Amino acid sequence: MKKDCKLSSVLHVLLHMAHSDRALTSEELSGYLQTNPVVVRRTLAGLRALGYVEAVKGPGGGWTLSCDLAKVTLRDIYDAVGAPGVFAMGHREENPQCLVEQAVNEGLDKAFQEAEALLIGRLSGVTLADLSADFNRRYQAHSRRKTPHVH
Amino acid sequence: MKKDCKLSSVLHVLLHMAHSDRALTSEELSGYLQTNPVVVRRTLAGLRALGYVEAVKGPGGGWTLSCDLAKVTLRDIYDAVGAPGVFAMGHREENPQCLVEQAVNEGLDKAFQEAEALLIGRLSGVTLADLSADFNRRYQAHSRRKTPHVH
DNA sequence: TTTTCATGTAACAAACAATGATACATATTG
DNA sequence: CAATATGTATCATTGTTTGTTACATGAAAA
Repeated sequence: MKKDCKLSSVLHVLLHMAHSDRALTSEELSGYLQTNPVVVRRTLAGLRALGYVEAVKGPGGGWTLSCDLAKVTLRDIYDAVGAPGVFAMGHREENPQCLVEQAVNEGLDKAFQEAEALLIGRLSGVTLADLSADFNRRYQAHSRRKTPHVH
Repeated sequence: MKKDCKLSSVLHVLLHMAHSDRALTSEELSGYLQTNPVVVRRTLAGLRALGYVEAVKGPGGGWTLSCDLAKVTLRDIYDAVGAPGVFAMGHREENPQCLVEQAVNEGLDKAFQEAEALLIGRLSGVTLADLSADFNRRYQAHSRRKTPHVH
């Protein structure tokens, strides 16, 4: 798997949950992500704390959605996974004494802040329901050609 | 130092070179970045290959700029340092079989691509000369208040 | 020409972060 | 009480980045 795909991974399992009529175990979800059940629990722990998903223990237990897909945006999930730094590159220092570095930081900051704002804005405009609908379209197009096969 | 600050680091040393009337050694430059001379050479090697800087060996040698500050943009330098992935997060897979993941990827891609395009556009609009001018303003404002002190 | 200073680069070490794995406690079902 | 599943701490593994050492090369100056 590639680096730092938490947002992508979380969305992935959320959609799987959205299209399941029963709770899915960490074991099953980890299969979708080709990872480890514990990693799934760790990753979803934050979303649970925020009320986006629920986990129930014991036989028949597992993870289910507990939010309205139409009301949750990608930005919400982005925040929920810890709003990791958007950019791969950053500053050397936040408040440098060196005037040269101050000039560099200011020059870069403008560009990066604008780009981040745009990104957040776009993420705010897409709901989980949108993704779900997109999946449905793909699924139907796919079924027409071949035998259904999600994974 | 923070992670992946190559762009920031490179701009920093380029500006120092711009405001120096002699060649600066890797040793000196590494002092500005609080790092190791070898790291500086490694980092600047790419810029040298592209003709933005020159290095001369031997006594009195070191690094000098060999480009027109007004004609080189931050985007050029960004490309020169390897155009690293802009974003800290990415996809799990580029061409997933899983329809759910396809839907997720498409949803995220739009937002990320737009943000990247904006960022590149902004970087293209700022030249090294702009940064240099910004430094000069800071330097003069600073001199008015205190005794000059760059580092 | 020999010494000195500087880059060029390979090879290796250290530090760090992300991920994976193990172990065990807890809760729930039947 | 047995089976199943999450919760979580702890430790191992992996990979990337950064730092270090070592040595070759080239240029200037004595």
